[in-house]
Amino acid sequence: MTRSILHVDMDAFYVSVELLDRPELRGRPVIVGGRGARGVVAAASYEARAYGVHSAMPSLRATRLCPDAVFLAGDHARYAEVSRRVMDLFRAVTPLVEPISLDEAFLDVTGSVRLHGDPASIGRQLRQSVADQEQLTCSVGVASSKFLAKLASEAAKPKPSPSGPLPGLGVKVIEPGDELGFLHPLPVRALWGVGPATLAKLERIGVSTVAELARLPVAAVQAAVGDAVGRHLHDLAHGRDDRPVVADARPKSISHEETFAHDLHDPADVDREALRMGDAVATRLRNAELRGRTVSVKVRFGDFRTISRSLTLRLPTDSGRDISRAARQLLEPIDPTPGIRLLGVGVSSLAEGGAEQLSLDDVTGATWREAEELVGDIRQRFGDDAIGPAALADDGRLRVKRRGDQQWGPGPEDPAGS
DNA sequence: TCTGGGGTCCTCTGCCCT
DNA sequence: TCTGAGGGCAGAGGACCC
Repeated sequence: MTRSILHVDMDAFYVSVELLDRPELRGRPVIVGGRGARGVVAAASYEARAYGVHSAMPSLRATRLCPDAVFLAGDHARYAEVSRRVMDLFRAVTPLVEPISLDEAFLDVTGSVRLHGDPASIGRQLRQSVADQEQLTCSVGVASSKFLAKLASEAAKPKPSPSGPLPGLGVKVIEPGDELGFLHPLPVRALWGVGPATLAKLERIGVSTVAELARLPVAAVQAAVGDAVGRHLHDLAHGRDDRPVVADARPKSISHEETFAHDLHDPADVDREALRMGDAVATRLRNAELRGRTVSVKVRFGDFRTISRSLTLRLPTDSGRDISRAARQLLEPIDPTPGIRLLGVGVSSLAEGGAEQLSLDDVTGATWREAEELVGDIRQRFGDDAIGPAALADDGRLRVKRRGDQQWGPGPEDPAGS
């Protein structure tokens, strides 16, 4: 049976949310992102895109391309709140909603057609409800698979132009039977999983369009890009993608990383940052009622060389003390004197929180965990900076890391970056 | 041109065990 | 007891996505 998959993608989401509060900026180039020397663009209005600005571009370059752009710092919590409401609108149509970021989701509406009409009209209804409730626009792709629905929504989007954004289709449908006709003329870069490295390998064997890839035997593609990726790309090039829409997917890892405004050279600074990030990761684990066994650290040096180290604990944990201790143990042999630009702490091998499991060295573990839970309660009531490890107090002020604190690079006013 | 943050998945390597 | 093959797992790193 042919599935009906929708991919819904909000148009310039972060910028559009900001414009709700600042209508005077409509029609002007607006960029949400990090302002500092190491910041990047998170989202750009279509007016800014007309200057060549796009997301993930270094902010300095964006400023050079579009000196008149209005830069906004962004508000992750606000976007998350709007996103929750938009996803709820989607769930009114089908329970099979798979959010893939704050501004995108897949919907399987195969079972909703009888109640809500054909997939294209479901797409139009969703656009209307999002516009009515949130005053935001989105683009919808409809196809028989996730991958094609995603390409369709891309084709439905507005396009930037020097005279202002050109409206898109809003809803683009790829009818069953038309898949290959839509797919084959596209550049191979359009396939999900082809980035700069894979593109270079494919170009080496003379492949630049999806049609050229589809004509090759799968073994030739696998020889060029590896077994798993080769098989995956070959399937996509033939329009084969049976991945289901998965509602309520659980995270597989939780991490925090941060690029500093200035490189860290002092082991004591690195140690403090590891403590801060371990504390933040643990808070998020407890909020999600998860525990993890594998603790990883990531270090990027000033020359962009990046290394990672990890270790697996005997028992899963959600304790900031355990995670920070493991992170510091992993960082201890690493010499920071060349300068550390970025530090990250993460936890994987996640499992549901469940009942308390005491480790051998933790006769005090239960009381420590109770203390950390209490800290969580206090932060909920009085704010994240109200309480935390003493080692993080700086001039009597506590600096605690939250999710989205520094989503798009260090701010210009962040002198030490720590 | 000078490269964020938060994720997932894949590959390769080394180690341990059978 | 030694050796090699093979599986499972952990660790490191690369590539990709939004």
